[in-house]
Amino acid sequence: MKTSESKYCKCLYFTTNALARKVEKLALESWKPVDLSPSHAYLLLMVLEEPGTQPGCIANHLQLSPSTVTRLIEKLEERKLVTRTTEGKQTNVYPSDTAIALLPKLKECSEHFYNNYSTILGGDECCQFISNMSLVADKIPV
Amino acid sequence: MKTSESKYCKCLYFTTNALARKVEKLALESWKPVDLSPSHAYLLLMVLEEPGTQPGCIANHLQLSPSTVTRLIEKLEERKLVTRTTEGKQTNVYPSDTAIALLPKLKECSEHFYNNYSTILGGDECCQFISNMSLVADKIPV
DNA sequence: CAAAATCATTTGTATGTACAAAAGAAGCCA
DNA sequence: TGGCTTCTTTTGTACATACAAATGATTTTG
Repeated sequence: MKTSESKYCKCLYFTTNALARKVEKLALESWKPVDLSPSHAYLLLMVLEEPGTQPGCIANHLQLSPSTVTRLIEKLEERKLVTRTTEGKQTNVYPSDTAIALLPKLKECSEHFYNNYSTILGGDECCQFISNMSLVADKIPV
Repeated sequence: MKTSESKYCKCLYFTTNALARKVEKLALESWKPVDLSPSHAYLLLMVLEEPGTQPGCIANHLQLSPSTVTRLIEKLEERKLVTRTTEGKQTNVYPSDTAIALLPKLKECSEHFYNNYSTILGGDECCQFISNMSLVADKIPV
């Protein structure tokens, strides 16, 4: 059934979630080549761009709760893609050499995802739609 | 941090998820008076509107996987809000008397949610936005 | 300076969700 | 009619996420 045909297609809750699940699947597909979930992949990309970033900063940018970020990092650590060093209050997350070597592939996946949804949804329209979503998200109080 | 200020605010994956999480919280708040998560609440509403609906039909309308629907129903059954009867291949889900008595409260919550986000996001604009999301969701292949 | 407040991170635990496989049941067809 | 396919639902299992509480470290303050 199409989203627009559901009994609940006019409800914000239902529609945002339905969309998010579909986008999740699309993203999952794109990141399969590196065997990472989209969240893990974005986190890793962030660490690669800013080696030494702190979990708190990651949580802010990814808009995930700190505990979720810890869990994501744990998994990346298990897979030897990042390392953590704790000094006093602060923790720094660094990419491993394996991760650095993986960077080109990661970027490929990221581009594949971008191209994929741009094709499906239409490039310009899609940009507009995304920034619209950001604005809506910002209006909702924490 | 605002969604529109994040490093990833231009990414479809990130933005839809960030929005979905915020909407989830908003909805959670609205459904607290009946102590149900939004998913459970919508499922229950659907069963109340169409007593005897089948899990498959619910999954279609809520756009959730059949297994998720089973799990949601299980929980509602534990709380004595629905009953299941299986005959041959098909299962029917019925609301309990408790659930029927709860209907007015459920509708109140639903309206509270609707009014809440309409106020926050602006009524007309919001409708437009939601139907836009439905259309985008429909473009993404299953 | 010691006690209290604050801050960053991690753990314990719970929840919603999905996939893949299993389990039943009905229908088809050779 | 007996096996094969198909359909609906449920289980087993796994994952991403969050909240609340715990931990550990720094800063403030009386």
